[in-house]
Amino acid sequence: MRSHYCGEITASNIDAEVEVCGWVHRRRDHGGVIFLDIRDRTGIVQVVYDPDTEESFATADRVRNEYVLRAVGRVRARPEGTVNPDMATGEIEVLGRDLTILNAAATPPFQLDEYSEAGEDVRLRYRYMDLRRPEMQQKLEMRARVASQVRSYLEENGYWEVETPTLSRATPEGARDYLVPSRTHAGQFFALPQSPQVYKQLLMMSGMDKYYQIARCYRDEDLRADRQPEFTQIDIEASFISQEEVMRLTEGMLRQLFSSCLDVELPDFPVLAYVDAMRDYGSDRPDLRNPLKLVDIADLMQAVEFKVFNGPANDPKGRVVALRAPGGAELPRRVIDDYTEFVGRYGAKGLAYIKINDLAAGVDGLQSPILKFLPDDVTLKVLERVGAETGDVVFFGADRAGVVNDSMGALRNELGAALGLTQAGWAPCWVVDWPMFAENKDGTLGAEHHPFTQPTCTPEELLAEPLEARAAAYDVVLNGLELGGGSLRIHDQKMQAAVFEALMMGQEAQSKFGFLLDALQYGCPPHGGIALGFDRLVMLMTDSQSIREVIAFPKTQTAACLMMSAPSEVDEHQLRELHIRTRKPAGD
RNA sequence: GGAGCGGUAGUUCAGCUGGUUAGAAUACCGGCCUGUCACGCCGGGGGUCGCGGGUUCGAAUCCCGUCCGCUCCGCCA
Repeated sequence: MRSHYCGEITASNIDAEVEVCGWVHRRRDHGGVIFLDIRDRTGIVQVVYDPDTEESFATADRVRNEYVLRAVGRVRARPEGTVNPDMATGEIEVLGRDLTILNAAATPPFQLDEYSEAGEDVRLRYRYMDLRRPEMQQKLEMRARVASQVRSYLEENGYWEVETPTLSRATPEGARDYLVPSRTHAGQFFALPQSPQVYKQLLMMSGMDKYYQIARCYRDEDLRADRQPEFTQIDIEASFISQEEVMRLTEGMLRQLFSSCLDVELPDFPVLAYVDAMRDYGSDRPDLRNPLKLVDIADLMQAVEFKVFNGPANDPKGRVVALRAPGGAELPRRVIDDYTEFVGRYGAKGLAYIKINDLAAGVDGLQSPILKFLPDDVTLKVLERVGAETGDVVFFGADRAGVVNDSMGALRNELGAALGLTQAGWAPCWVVDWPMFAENKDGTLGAEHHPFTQPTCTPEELLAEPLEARAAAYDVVLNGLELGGGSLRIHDQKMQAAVFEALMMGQEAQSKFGFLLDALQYGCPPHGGIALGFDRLVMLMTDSQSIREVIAFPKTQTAACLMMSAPSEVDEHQLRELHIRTRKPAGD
């Protein structure tokens, strides 16, 4: 039916007869000559019809955008002066001899050309049309190439792909589960896995040694630009492996992906301790393209009446930082007000600042609503510590450490972009030495990573001072986005039991993870691994603003599919088989 | 659960300090055109102004509610 793809016809095919199939990208009717731009996934080729071929010319006259055609003709060089340098196939054209309409098409709901600015909701409703756009085809092609490279890299390194179930059991910790009712077990439910974590650990116990999977995962939590209810992980686990070996493997994989798919050589991956990342960037996923750093100044502020920062004075859980923004003295009041509102979203109660109009003039060269609350010597010491120069603005954050880190870390990103300080390019890094636990708002403990992560202390130390415990965990970060995280896992039953105990899920763990505790006593090898967000990775590699752009059929922010109208109601008899009665919405 | 922005022609938007025949561009339809490539020229059709209620002599415009889309906070071991 087809001899060539549209985008693959070149000058070397001149005088050859070709048969191409595809969609009408655009039609230009000049009365006596009709140009059809025919598109397939490889590109676009111009096919010309003139009245010499009477029947085909009449067909070309009837054709409209997005009609599906088969065109037969002879390749020729374009006449002098009609070469199109903006077009990959612009040196040649096909002189149409025959033309078959394989299928007509209704007028598209939105324009598919490169000038289209259709809203995302329309694109999602007609996703099958949206995916015809060359931009989307390139993104999905990149996704396929990256997946292929992942497979070949891991297989070269001795990893086996093993599939794990997507009908699994609900877990007590972590994200909300998607549940699937069981027909054969009345009143019971499967859960879709949030990750293959436990399965891959069991595979290590099974002696698989090196496992990987490009695995679909499900989390029923609210969505974001980089979060979908179902998403794909590159899931890796190996036995008898050290943290450094996992990191080296991962780094090697990312290098190969960027090199082979983007022709980019990634820079070195600096390794940051978690506490250092929080100190310098207020974030556990710092964007190292951005040179700005938070600077602690609590010691300089001891004498200051602290309410100017609306924060606690000498609270050990508090933090006081300065953030210097070069060139920021130019920022108008309105923009600073916007930043104040911006940090407010993270719980900051205000945003103090000092503009340095003339450093040489001392405090007289400064402009700030807070100067009158600060002794001059304190002000000057702070400016010296942050390295302030004329033309800068220095922002201040003082509050509970969590609020300061969240708000000033976010402001750092915002300023880096707004002032053009964040460099283009790629800045990967590792964040290591994570705390094992973090304190929930209600004072209970939660696993910072997950409850199978190997602590670096003994079970006794873990239970004595859980908040001091560190974990053999590591996150890989790229351009401020958490790309993946992993750890060495607990292979000792006593340690696993201690972690469950610290999380105050002793009984629950016994009932829900009893199989894991059982498995641990039958000769579990030391093991560890990592999981990388495949969608996020492809999003970065295609310079997309959202992972929806690299997922063929994504969900909206309310986790719905606009195209199929999923989720949907189901028949009563279907519910009956599943032993389910729906509760009417409240107030009904 | 919360905050912000948006919803007007197929599409992207303007109109929103109340009174217009609800407009532009593009798409679409018809006519003309033998070298265009976002072809051009002429003509034409096309709107429950998201939905429901209220205020008013009068609502796309003001008020209340609600639904949908996006961004963010919470949440996401």
